[in-house]
Amino acid sequence: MMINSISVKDFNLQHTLECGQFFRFVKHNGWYYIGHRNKLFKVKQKGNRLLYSNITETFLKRFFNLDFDYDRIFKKTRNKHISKARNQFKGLRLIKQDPWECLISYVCSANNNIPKIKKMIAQLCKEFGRKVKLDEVIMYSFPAPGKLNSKNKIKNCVYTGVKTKSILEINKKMNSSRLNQLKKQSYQTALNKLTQLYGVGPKIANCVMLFSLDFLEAVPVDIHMKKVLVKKYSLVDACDTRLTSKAMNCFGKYGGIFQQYLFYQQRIKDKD
DNA sequence: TGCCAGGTCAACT
DNA sequence: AGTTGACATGGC
Repeated sequence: MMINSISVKDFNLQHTLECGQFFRFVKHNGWYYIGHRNKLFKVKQKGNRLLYSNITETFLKRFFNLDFDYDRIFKKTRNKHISKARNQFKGLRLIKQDPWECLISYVCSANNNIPKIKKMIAQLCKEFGRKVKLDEVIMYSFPAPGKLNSKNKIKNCVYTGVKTKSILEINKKMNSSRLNQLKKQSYQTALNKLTQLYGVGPKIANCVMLFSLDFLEAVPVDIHMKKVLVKKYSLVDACDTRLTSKAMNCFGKYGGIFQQYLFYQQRIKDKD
């Protein structure tokens, strides 16, 4: 298989993949093998070169958001916590995920840790997707909208009845084109439509909007971000929706990007 | 053993 | 409108 490469700047592959935004990848022989929709490709970073195989350069640039100017965004904020997190994880970029895959993935994320989220998604792909192979690595394509229609099989993958119900309902009511239409709506409209889905609250909706629908102002507030908001910004609220609004007011137009740096920093801190 | 994880919903007051 | 408990599992 042919290996290609491009020059990258302000990009760190490890931070980008391991910061907790994205779940379908494995490390093998120094490469990251990445599954997305029906694709399986591999990438590896050597300094300012990004090596890749089994995808086009166009796809790679779009997926890793490589043409987006992060310096410009971070220059606008004088917040010391954000600047510090940026220095610590320079090169972390938000991945442009497929909206359908992102929505189902984050429904799995509720009240779970990241290794288990990865496992549940991998099980859904194995049960409902098609086998794809690259080198010695075998993965499975992400089940297309409409395919997630067997209650028992879903439950074997995600364990809980609540998540099974949620995935069944989303599979029936939602699809890629409806999700893509939300990109044109206002933040509030898109949020309302997503949170109408069973199992999708403000946190998951903000993840889907930030990671797949281009709402860079969306700030998902989970357990880690709550700690950050209290300790560093003195923001507290018993109501998640109000706390999210406060955080978004505080962080501004690109708040979701800043959030990802702060989230990763806090998550690493909690581990040790 | 007990607590927690990229939360959400239903059932209370 | 605000608060509380259930949810299934694995890792520490």
